[in-house]
Amino acid sequence: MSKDAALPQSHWKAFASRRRDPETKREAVLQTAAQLFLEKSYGRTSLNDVAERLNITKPALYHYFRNKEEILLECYRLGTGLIEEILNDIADHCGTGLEKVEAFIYSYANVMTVNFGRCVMRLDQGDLSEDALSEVRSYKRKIDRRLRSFIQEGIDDGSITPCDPKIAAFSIAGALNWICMWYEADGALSAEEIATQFARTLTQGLVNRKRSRVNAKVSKQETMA
Amino acid sequence: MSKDAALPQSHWKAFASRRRDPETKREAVLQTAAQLFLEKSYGRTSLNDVAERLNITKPALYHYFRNKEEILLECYRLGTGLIEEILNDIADHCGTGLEKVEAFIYSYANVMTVNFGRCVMRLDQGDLSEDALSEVRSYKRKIDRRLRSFIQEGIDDGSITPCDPKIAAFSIAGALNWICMWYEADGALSAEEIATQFARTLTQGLVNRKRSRVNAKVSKQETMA
DNA sequence: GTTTTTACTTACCCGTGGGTAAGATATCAG
DNA sequence: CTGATATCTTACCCACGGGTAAGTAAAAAC
Repeated sequence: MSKDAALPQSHWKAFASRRRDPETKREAVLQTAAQLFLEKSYGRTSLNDVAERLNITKPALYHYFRNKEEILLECYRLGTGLIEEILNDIADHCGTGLEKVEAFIYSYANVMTVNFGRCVMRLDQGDLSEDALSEVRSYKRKIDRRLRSFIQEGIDDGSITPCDPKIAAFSIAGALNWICMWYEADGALSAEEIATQFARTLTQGLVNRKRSRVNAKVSKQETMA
Repeated sequence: MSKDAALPQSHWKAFASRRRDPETKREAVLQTAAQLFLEKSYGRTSLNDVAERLNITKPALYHYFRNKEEILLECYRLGTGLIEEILNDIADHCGTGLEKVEAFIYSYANVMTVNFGRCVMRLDQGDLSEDALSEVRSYKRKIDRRLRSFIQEGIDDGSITPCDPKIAAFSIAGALNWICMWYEADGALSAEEIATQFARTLTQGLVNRKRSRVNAKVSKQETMA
């Protein structure tokens, strides 16, 4: 009850009354659908499942969505909307390329702990129709381009070590996108912890600089094979 | 024809003759199934699809597998087998923790460009039965434990900067696992390139150390917000 | 050649789930 | 209070796909 906003829960109340309030009911459908898609995947979630959790019947859903795919697409849209927001915020607050990348990692990690955000990267694009797919693809392309441009900026301004921005972006995006595969709201790691630690690990790397000379000696002679 | 071994292709020849050769035919089924699972996902791949690509009919598949899930599980087994091999290789060749992690990244990235390897991380575990799921989970747990232990070793021997091995492992594993989502055999990036660059990026980070002092000044005062 | 065994096909069953038709009931405007 | 409209239900259709039954034909054994 107290953490109602944070926990995935109980949107069936929206349908308790038959009062006319399409917006909140539509939202309730999306929330529970997103939840179920993340729990069981889109393919294994039937519209009956969604309806059941809302205490209504399947055909009622068709008052708010044309078909199952529209529900899915809407989840993608809401999720990509969240990401777009953070991208714009970061582009505004100017700083070095490295700082932008760091800010990106932090914010994006947080989005990957929100249902709609998780949907974007966790659900299977292959379930979308051709048109919807190209729409989603364009959103994702935009994200990728932005991240690469931040990295390129960093290389140009000297804050980031010279490297292939494409591969660096794949590496960072991969680490971040994978969060939506293992994160659980009631798990040991909070969204905050994940975000800060990822920002640190991905930018700084693993190498211990303080003892780098000492280890250099040892490591050279024992490199495997 | 020349790159036949590397390209995903044409296992229907195994069924061209009715000669009795169960092993190679079974293998052919698995290869084409894995291919289709990666192209269309397990759920959207029907046994008819698999059979069609092999120029046989659906019931013929039941001579080699009890049901659809057994095909899926076998893909997982072959994939995890590949990973297990590299883990053992690395544990043998002793070196610093950092070197082991680096070797892990390199080898694991390569596995993520092989069909069976990709299946392990790309396919949806939710399609597995309870028993199969727990089997696959135990494989994955083992991989995760090994990676964390390599990181811990590195922290202990001073080659890796002190950090939470759990988060560092999530970060590295995420970047690597995500490869199987975007890699394509005929793409611009070769498996070799990906593996070497990832090993570098993930261990060294993005920060440009050579100019770190200069940038430190600039960055402090311009950090966003 | 004859028999036995394996490999495969055609024809079918049936559960599941997306989607629709048509009707019932509550809400709201006047 | 009454009609109009939005909301939701019961009952249904049908395509798809996993899985099976039963029979045919090729290959191996002797």
